[in-house]
Order: sequence, then C-alpha cells, then structure tokens
Amino acid sequence: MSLRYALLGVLSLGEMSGYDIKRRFDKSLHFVWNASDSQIYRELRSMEEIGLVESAWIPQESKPNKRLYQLTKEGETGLDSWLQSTDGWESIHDKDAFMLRMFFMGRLPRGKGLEVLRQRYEQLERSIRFYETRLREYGDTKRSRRPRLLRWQLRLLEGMHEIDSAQRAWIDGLINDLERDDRKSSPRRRPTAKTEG
Amino acid sequence: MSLRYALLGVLSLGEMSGYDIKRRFDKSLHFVWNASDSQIYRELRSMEEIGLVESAWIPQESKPNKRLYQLTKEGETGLDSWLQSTDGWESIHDKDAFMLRMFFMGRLPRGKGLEVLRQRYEQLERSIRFYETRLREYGDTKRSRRPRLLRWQLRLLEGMHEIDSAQRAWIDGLINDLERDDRKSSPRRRPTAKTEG
DNA sequence: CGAGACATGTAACCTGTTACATGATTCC
DNA sequence: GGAATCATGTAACAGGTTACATGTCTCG
Repeated sequence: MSLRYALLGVLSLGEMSGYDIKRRFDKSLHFVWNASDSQIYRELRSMEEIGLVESAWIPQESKPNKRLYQLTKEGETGLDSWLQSTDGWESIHDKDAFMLRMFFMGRLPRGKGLEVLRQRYEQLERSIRFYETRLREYGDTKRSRRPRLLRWQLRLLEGMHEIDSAQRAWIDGLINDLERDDRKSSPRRRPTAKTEG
Repeated sequence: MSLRYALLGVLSLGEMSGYDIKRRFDKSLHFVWNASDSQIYRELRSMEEIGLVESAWIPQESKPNKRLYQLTKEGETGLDSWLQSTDGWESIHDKDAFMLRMFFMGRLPRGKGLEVLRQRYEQLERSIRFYETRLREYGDTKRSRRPRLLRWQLRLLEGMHEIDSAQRAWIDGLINDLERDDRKSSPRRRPTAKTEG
C-alpha cells in the first residue's frame, strides 16, 4: 500500500507523468522506496479510478504523447493523514537478506564468512559515500521553494548516514575479530613476518 | 526467493514440521525474516517437488498428524552456496515506510511531525530492549552443540542493537531540535517558568 | 547506423497476506 | 465452557517483477 503514498508524495511536488515519477524515484527516492515503471503506471490508473488523482492526456509532437497526473483534494488529504499514521511500520526490521545470512553464517568456515563480510563492508561504503555527496549537494542549495521539505530531507540523509555508519562499524569489528582468530589458529603460516611479493 | 533459504536454514538445525518452522520463525528469526504459516506450507511443498527437502508423514494419536521435513543433499549445498552469494542484497535500503514518510514530512506542521517521531522513538526503544534481553539470554548459555552458529547469532544481535541505537540517537536529536524550535517560535506560552498542575 | 531519451502499456509470473475449514486435547 | 496448542491446508486477493511491444527524435 505504501507505493500509493509514495506516488501521492511525489505528485504533491507538482503534476507529472508516470515517466517523470519513475525518474524522480530513481533519482531522489530510491533509498527509501522504489518501483518498476509498469507498477507505477498500473497504480496511477487505479488511483485515478478511486479519485486520488486526475489525469490529462497531452498530445505532443516529436515526442510520444503523455498523461499528466495531479493530486485531487482527496489525494492531498489522504497523503497528509498517511503521514501521521503508522501504517506499514509495525515491525522495524523484517526481511533483510543480509542479516538472514548472518543468522546461519556459522555453517561456513571462517574464511568464507569473512569474504561475505568484506562484500557487505564495500556495499556500506558505497552507500555512505552516496549519502555524503547528497548531503554536500543539499548544503550547496542556497534557497528553495519548499524549505521545510528540504530540511526534513536533509535530516533524513543524515539519519541514513548515521545508520549505515553504525552498521559499517559493527561489520568492521567483526572482520577484525575474525582476522585475529585466523592468525591465532594458524600461526605457522604468517609467524610475524610481513614481506610479500 | 529468500524465504526458501530461510527454510533451508531452519531445517539445517534438524528435521521439523511446517508448524515447528513457523514457531522457530516467530521465536528466533522474526527480526530478520518472517512468513505466514500458509506461505511456509506452500513453499515447503514446492521445495520438495524440486528436491531440496524430503518429507515423511507421521501419524499421531491425540494430536493431528504431521509432516516432518528434512534437507536433502541438494538442499544443504544450495543453502551453503546461497550463504556465500549476495543474492537479494544488491541495494541495502529500499522500501522503508518510516523513512518514506520522513521524505515528505515537511508538509505537516512541526507538531505533527514531532508526534510521528516520538512514536518511532518508542518503537526503537522496544526493539532495543528486545535485543538486550536476547543478548542476556545468549550470555547465559553456557555451552551449545553448535557454538559457531551461536557466536554468529550473538554478533548479529549486537549489530542489530548498534543499528537501532544509532537510529534512536538520530531521532532523539531531531526531536530535541524540533522542540527547541517550538520554544523559539512561541515563547509567550512557556516564558521560563516550569510549574505545572 | 545504433544507442538512448521519451512515453505508455499488457501479460505472465512470483511472492506474500488474509480469511476460512477442520478437529482433538489440554488447561483454566 | 472457552481459549490455547497442535497441525495442515485451500482460495482469493494484493503487491511486485520481468519480459515484451510500440514508435519517434536526437546525438554521436
């Protein structure tokens, strides 16, 4: 059901086509929600049927025609009451394919587990770097037509940054401990030397 | 597809009925994965068809009969190669109903946003307390038949604890800033006094 | 001449939720 | 007498993904 509200949210920024919305998702929202284009088109249709949005068919030359959507009054009030509700976040965590792996990772030999952790680490690094460049971009924005919205989005980015940094720190600790164990259990191989190649 | 591997993982701990698996999910796995009973029964059937698990029908007295599942060799190797793969975690964050709200929360007046944040805070508190009691339980476990598995699960709980704590700290900062803004923008109401009731 | 942006959609499929059906035993 | 536990399943629906179809314009 949240896709519906993600669409209402995006349309609250101005009227748009399904295609525009998809681009907006990919550009600014992908870290909190995403959807395939076919799902977006389908959902917009059904939202129009129940009166949350209205559309106008715009013929265009030298480009495909398009359908511009905008919020109705019901759409706006629906969005605002959803914002204040707790629908869809009864449980904070469920379905995390990485954490699920951790639960059973003890099956594998240490080295294999280490490899998986290193991949997660890199992934977190990329994610953190993404938030940092986005925060810089926001910092450069001198003024906006929607300063309140902007401030919340800035804070959101900061939060995501903190959360991923916490996870990275945890993974880092795990990796270090496993590497230490490795050295303890097979000390013959790399006694204290450090040359290589 | 991850439900499949969650089921393989649970069955790697010993043969079980669908009902047992459901209990195990609710008890120990719910913070990384969950599933409804009907989905579990359905998936087990289809896993049996493709040879990942085998089942035996156990007639019982004074209780309903049951079907006990166990891993096949293919199931075990499938589980282990999934553990080393990165299937299903290409993107770290997508679909977070709370964070999606944050993105558009600037639409609401400050007070409304504060309310939502306070609810999130409470939710995080509950979650953190849950991890803490679980960590204490693990700490009490003197020895186990699967010490390696246990160690990873302990670390997983620590990680979840860290991650939620980071999020709580972020929310806490947000709440404080909003409350400060509130006092600034309407200072007549609570000048410097502090009595009440 | 091919790739990519623009633009909307259908069909098939997979995943997940909810409601319903059945029925004995045990515990309060 | 009623609720919880044990135990498996079907049916209908909702939500989400992937593949495919169509067609123009622009840029390199």
